[in-house]
This record gives sequence, structure tokens and C-alpha cells, in this order.
Amino acid sequence: MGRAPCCEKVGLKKGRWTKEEDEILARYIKEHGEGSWRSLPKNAGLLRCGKSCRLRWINYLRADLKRGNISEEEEEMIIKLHATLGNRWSLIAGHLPGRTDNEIKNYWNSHLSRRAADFRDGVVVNVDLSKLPGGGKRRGGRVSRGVMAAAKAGKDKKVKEKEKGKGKSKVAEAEQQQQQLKDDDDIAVSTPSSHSQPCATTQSEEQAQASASGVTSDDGPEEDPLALSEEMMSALLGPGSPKLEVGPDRSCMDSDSGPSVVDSEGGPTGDVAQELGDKAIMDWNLMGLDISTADDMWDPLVWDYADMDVVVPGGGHQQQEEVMSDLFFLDNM
DNA sequence: AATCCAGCCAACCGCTCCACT
DNA sequence: GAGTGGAGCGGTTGGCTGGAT
Repeated sequence: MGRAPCCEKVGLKKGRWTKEEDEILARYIKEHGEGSWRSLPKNAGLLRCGKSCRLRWINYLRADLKRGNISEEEEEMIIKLHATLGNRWSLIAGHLPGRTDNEIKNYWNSHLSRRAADFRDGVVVNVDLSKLPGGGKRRGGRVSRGVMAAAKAGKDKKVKEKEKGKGKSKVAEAEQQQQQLKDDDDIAVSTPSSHSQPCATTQSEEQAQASASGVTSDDGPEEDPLALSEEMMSALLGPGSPKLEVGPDRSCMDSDSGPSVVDSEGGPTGDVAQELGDKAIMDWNLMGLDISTADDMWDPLVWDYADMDVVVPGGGHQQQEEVMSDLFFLDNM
């Protein structure tokens, strides 16, 4: 059974907003507040879809929006956040005050993805989360209102405490489930394809989205992906956080133009993980992260390569069991 | 001056999730 | 528990703009 369209399209205006429409919308929201987008156009006297009104307000009319070019600091932040979160633009935007997901998405697509494509010293390590329960299905959607509200209200710490209190995160649990289900070849280690897919985007984006779906699974108390991200972000972006670096032997060349960590069969297999384990030491020190003291926090990010050593700060190696995130090693971005 | 082309960005669209009944 | 509406997310599109030819 198909759903009715979000609004009656007939007679509604599309395309660019006029100054008058902006004024009407801004005035209405100023008087009545945000929300009830579906009924807003009618109440405000706008011949627009509610979704269109919402988008216009969020991306353009909101008072707290930052205008102007993305600064270098913001750009670096976007790069790092994208390396961790993938194409979860709303989450990324949540860490960049005054910037919208749409703006960041556009900026990435127009500026950074191309730079990333030119990048030749990185390597992408992907995990095929599409094979997870529910993996690969998620497109769009949202995190729970409670989560977002908590995040917006700066309640991340509380949520995190809650997480700690109950031990292993739901994400990790989902991954564990997934771990049971998946086969060896679920692990994909890839260089960027020779197509338009740049290093820093890659198929992992889909996977990142799939991973996002795990974050909001519906049993038990909710995890807060944003709160979790805050922890990651503070480690990634906090004072003294180093630039992500790349191992000496890594390559990010197109499959037809240079070395690749994809195996000769052309497909990611368990052998690839073995190969990676042999060739690559993923040095977490490079990210300035103290995994050994933050296992709880890093559950969603730990590795899935049985053969891969993760260098633990302070020396030694740690074998990780799960992978949640694709990793993108950046150099000289 | 005219045309072409690539890049940028605002807006649209389809999908998904959550809350409510 | 199922159905439905509201809302939010990410991917994609299309028009505008500026530079190149």
C-alpha cells in the first residue's frame, strides 16, 4: 500500500523561494515556532509543501546559521568527521554550529570529494555492513527524537553514562549479531573504484548508513549516536589531535592504475584481511586515541580483522573483534 | 559577443523512522 | 500489534553563474 504524498502537490509552488515567501515563513515561525510543518504552509498562507518550508527554514532562514565560506578549521573538521561518520551529514552538521547538513553535503561533494579523489596515499578499509541484519536497507530516516533532543540539549554525557552503566553498547551488540551471521568475505578492503567514487567516500558510505541503522535499533534504551560521536569527536578533533596519517605502504590508486589491496580475484575476501594484516599496521596512535582505556566508548569502532593488529597506545598490539566504521587514512589533506 | 562547459548550491524526492491512535 | 501521519535524512536534480573557448 503506497503512502499518500506528504502534501497535496497540485497547485503548490516549486523552485526557488522568493523574498516574500521567505518573509512569510520567517514571520510565521517567529510567531508560532518550528514544527507542524505539514500544516504550516496552509496556516501561513504559503503555496508550498511542508517539507519545502522546513528545508527552507533549516537551510536558509534560521537565525543561527553561519554565513560565508567554510573555514579551514571547519573543513578539517568535516574531513575528520566524514572519515568517522561517513555520509551522515546531519551528524556532521551537528558538530559544526551554524552549518547545515545540506551545506556540508554540498561542500563535500563539490570541494572535498574531489580532493579526496586526487589523494593518492590513503587506503580505505571497508566492512560490508550491508550484510548485517538490516544493513544496506537504511536510506534516510532519522535518529529518535529523544536522542536528537538530548543531543541538542547537551545531554550527551548523561546518555553516555547510561551507556556505560549497561555495559556494551547496542551498536556493539548489533555488530556481534552481525558477526555471527557474516562470512569471511564480509570484510571488504578496497581502494576507491576507478569510477567517480573518491577515496573518502567509497562504498563505505552505504555501510556507514547501515551502521547508523544499528544505532537506533528498537529494543531497550536508546543509544545516542550523537553522544557517542561526541566522544569520538573530542578524541578526533580535540586539542592536539593529530592529523590522520597513512601507513607507508598504502596505496589509494585506481584498480587499473596501480597497486591495490584488493586481492587479485578482484573481490574482497578473507584473504584480503589476511593480506592487510600482513601489510598494514593500523596505528591508532596516529589518531591520538587511547583505546585501551576507552573500550566502552570505542566498541562501535573496533576492528573486525582477526588478522589485523591494532597498535595500542603505550606499545603492544591489540586484536580487535569487530568493525563498525570504515576507516579512511588521510595524508596531507 | 556568443556559445559551451563545469562547478556550485538550493531545492526536490524517495525512503525510513518514530510517535500516536 | 497494526496502521497511519509527521518528520527527518541522504541522494539526486536542475538552474544559475562564471570562466574558457
